Amino acid sequence: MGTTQLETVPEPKYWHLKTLLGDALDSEFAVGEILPNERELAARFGVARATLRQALEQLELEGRLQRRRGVGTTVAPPRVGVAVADAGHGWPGGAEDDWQPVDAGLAAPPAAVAPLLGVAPGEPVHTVRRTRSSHGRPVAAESLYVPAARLPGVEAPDPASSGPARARAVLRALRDLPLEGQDRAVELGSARADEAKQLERLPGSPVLLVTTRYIVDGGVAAVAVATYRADTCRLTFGDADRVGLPAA
Amino acid sequence: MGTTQLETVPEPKYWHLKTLLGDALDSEFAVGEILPNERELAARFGVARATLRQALEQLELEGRLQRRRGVGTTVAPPRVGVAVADAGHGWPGGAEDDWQPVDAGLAAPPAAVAPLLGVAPGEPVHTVRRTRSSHGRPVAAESLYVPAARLPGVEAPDPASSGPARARAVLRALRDLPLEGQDRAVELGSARADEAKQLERLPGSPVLLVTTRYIVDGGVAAVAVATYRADTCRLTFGDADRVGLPAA
DNA sequence: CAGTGGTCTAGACCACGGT
DNA sequence: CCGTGGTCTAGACCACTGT
Repeated sequence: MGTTQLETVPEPKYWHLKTLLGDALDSEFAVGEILPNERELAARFGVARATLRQALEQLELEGRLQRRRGVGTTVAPPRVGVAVADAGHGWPGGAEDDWQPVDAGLAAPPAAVAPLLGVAPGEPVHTVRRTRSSHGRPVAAESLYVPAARLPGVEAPDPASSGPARARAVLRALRDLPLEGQDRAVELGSARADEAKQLERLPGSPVLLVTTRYIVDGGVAAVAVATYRADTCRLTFGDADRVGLPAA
Repeated sequence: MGTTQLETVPEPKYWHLKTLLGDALDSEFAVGEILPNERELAARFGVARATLRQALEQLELEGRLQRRRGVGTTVAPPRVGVAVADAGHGWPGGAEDDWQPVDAGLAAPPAAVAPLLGVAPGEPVHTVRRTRSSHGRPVAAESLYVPAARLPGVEAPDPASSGPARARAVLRALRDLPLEGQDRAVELGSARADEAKQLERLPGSPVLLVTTRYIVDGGVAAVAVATYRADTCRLTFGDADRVGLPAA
């Protein structure tokens, strides 16, 4: 006789909920549509609000939902592909570049960056901050670090000039260095308070951390740490266009 | 008179906790050491266990902690760098390859993969599963999809042969196709139940999803979807070794 | 078996966005 | 001002790991 399945593992409620909600998103909701609020959803599924929130959290992590305090929970559009490796593999700030310079300064780098640059922790480095937008929404914030010794032609930034102007001055000077190659690493992180603000997210929200090392003369001449919104971005690498394929 | 700072924004407790714990990890604990259990930590900081857990969750997300049910919370070693782009940019399964074939079959691909391959949703594709280890720990699980029509020399896998043998047969046949290029995308996801088991994690834990498209003859001949543990891995790309630098 | 982290509940109050 | 999601509490029970 047909025994029913063993049901060896009782699936957690929030996991089951996530499946139900995910299916509902596919079949009953349009992108941008606003879901019922959390209290009502929880009541409708017969669970505590905290349990429902656990399911929503996962769906948001996967880029299916977007939650905004004071507004509501909406169905997210598909993730946007953002090209990480520049076509020309050149210095940042080139012509075809959707980054926006914000400002620049001269200060000691974060403790995690100094060893990558091979400088003493207290040594001053130029720090350029930029942001990147896609479809009108901010997707990334970046800090670029260049030891002052690498850019002898650039003086300490003039506080009188505007932030973007200071940033552009450093990027311009960079372009004179002979870039030999670059090197990237991607890992998961969580947004610091300042980054979160730029990305229009809450502190601690998941981000993809892209660390780029720029190689000059066999050494690391600059390091960029870019913080991409993990919920809305898919980072793309490689040469699809070279063979005439649309981006993945 | 010196007014104290305005304290405009009351920092959430779990955020402050995370900072305290993070500092303690740096100064008072060694890698692998077991922390006090959650109930005691919560009591020690004077917060509810749920609040403490929120802080631990973030530290785990950042790869600083590792929690195992029935065991405890330990201080995690630094993330391991895993090279994602092969040196030769060749087909998978080459000589210098730390992937382990698991098994292979012939079935319809997942709904998300069929459009990437440009095949009808029901069309059978070879599916090769592999896992990757680093320092004796599993770091990734991968499914490689190749439309049956691309590999006319390969018959339906023989159920009598071992799983790894079936997988190697497909990988061997792949090597005869002239690979033109490849293309990658990285995004955040959460582990499905089967992947979680292979990665020794719980379902839903955060993973880095790497989608590779293999280009042959101007079209996509194969697609690989690899799932890397986000807590323990840093994905590396590029050519650091080409210029004689150690990996980031 | 005892002890760990994982799930779940039913409340409360807060910070923020729009009206 | 109201309604939203974000934070927090104080409990309870469950699933897993080791001994």
